[in-house]
Formats: sequence, structure tokens, C-alpha cells
Amino acid sequence: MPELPEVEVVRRGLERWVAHRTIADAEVLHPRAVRRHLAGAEDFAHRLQGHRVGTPGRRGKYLWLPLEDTRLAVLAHLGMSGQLLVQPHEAADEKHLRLRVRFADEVDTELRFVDQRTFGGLSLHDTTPDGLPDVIAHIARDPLDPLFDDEAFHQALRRRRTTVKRALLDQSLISGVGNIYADEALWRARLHYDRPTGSLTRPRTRELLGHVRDVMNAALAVGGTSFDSLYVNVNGESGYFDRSLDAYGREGLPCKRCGTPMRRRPWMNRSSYFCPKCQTPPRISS
DNA sequence: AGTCTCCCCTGACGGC
DNA sequence: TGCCGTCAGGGGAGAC
Repeated sequence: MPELPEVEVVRRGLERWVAHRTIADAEVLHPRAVRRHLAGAEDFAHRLQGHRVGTPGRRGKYLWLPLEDTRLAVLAHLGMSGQLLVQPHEAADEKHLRLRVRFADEVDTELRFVDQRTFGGLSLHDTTPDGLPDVIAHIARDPLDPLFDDEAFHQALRRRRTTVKRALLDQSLISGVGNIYADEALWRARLHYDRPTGSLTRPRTRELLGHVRDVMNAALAVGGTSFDSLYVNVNGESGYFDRSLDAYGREGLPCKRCGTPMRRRPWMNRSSYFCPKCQTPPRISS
């Protein structure tokens, strides 16, 4: 599931239900699910066998399962519709089941990767000395990472010739923020999505980061955001943060601050939701 | 190098 | 009923 809070909910589920279990075998039911594993599906499945899973890691929207006593990790990205589910063996296969991992123990559960749109996937990679899969070295730390550098982020925004929402979605600047939490944080910060990043003062950037963290922590506290059954934790349960959204999906509804009807604008093949009064467009528009 | 558009998929939904 | 266009929470490749 797409953004940082939802992925972290999944990571915690894996830590509880999958960590420290030894893999018996893996079964790839759709080759596209492992397309980022260049050596192929057979190689992927074979190389997982017999390894014990360490503590699951996460950076932004990526998560991974380290394989103990190796320098390898199984990297996962949920894309738009991916789910990692811990299911009883006897549970019927999901319609979009792409991959199954069985464990060499007496626990009656297996790990399943289910993905309707197949934008997500799993792959096996070497890790850097700090445990990060090497292929995601370009992904920036996320705002909940204690080592995220607020000042460096501000300086990067000042250097960039782009707009603030594009920057929030740029995973090489700050990771874990997607369309929903970008709109939520911008609404809270009273910033228009097309505001040039070069115009943000240091206090303004810090305030924005504070809102990004607040909205993500609030979502995390209630299990993430779920509009439908696609976005669930490893036990298939939905989070409740959709009830707390202030901007995303609220076209035509009154702004929760000033009552002005919220607007939706097409934006990069998606949508941006904002309050036309609280979040005024930049004066110099392109 | 930085920035931006396209495109990989399936399914749901509304209008005609 | 069915067909078509639109939309959906992502990010990488490749074009400027």
C-alpha cells in the first residue's frame, strides 16, 4: 500500500508474523511480480530457500526482509495495489495472488503477495553495510527517519527549480510521501501545490515538514488510510485514516478551516485537492 | 544534471 | 446491456 504509513503498518505486521521464520519455498505465480529480479523467477524462488528472515526494514515506500547470515534482502514495493498478506495455508488463493512463500515451521500461515495492477513487485538484492538494499540507495530518508536532515532538505528545495508538490513526491528528496499525504500536508501548511520551492523560507519548510510528520503519525496511529479493500495490513484489515482526511477526495465539500468549497485540479495525470482560499496560487504562475 | 512526460496494468464507475 | 472514457494511493526509463 502506497504511502509511508500504510507501508509501515505492513512492515510491523511482517515483523510480528514473519520475522525469524525460515523459508521453506517460494512460488512465483506471475512473472511480472519479480520482474525487477533480473535473474528470473526460478532463480528468485531458489535463492530464498532455507534462509531465515531477519527484522523487516523500510525506507519510504520500500520495505525489505533481510535474509540472516547473508548480505541479501528481499525487497518489496507495493506499487498502487500490492498487498503482503499472512494467510492460513487453507485460505483460498486470492484472485490476484502473484507469489507465495511457505515457511519451514509448524505455524499455520504463509506469506502472500497479491497485486491487482501489478505495478508492485519483489526482488532479491545485495545490501550495503548499513543494511539497505543496494538498488534503493537513491531513495532519500523518509520524514519519520531520525536521521532525516531538515536543513539539507530545505537547501535542496532552494536549489531546485520546481514546485512544492512535485518536490514532496520526489523520492530522491524525501521519501514516503504520495499523492494523499502531499495534499494533506499542503492543506495543513496552507501552501498551494504549484508554489515554487525556491520561494520557501527556512521556517516555512520546517513548518511543512512538521505537517508531513504530523499527518503521517496520525495515520499510523489508526492503521493507515484505506478507501477500499485494496489497502490493508497483513491480516487484511483496513485502517481508519480516510475518516480524518482534510483535503484528499473532498472536492466540493467545505474546507474544514474556512468553509470554502474544496477544489480538485488535474495534476500530472492525477488530482490535487486544495482550498482555493486557504491555499492561494503563487502570484507568478508559469 | 535536473526536470518532465510517458507508460507499465486491472478494475470500477458514470455517461451515452 | 454494453461500450467508452476516466480515474486510481507509484516510480522507472528515456527524452528533452
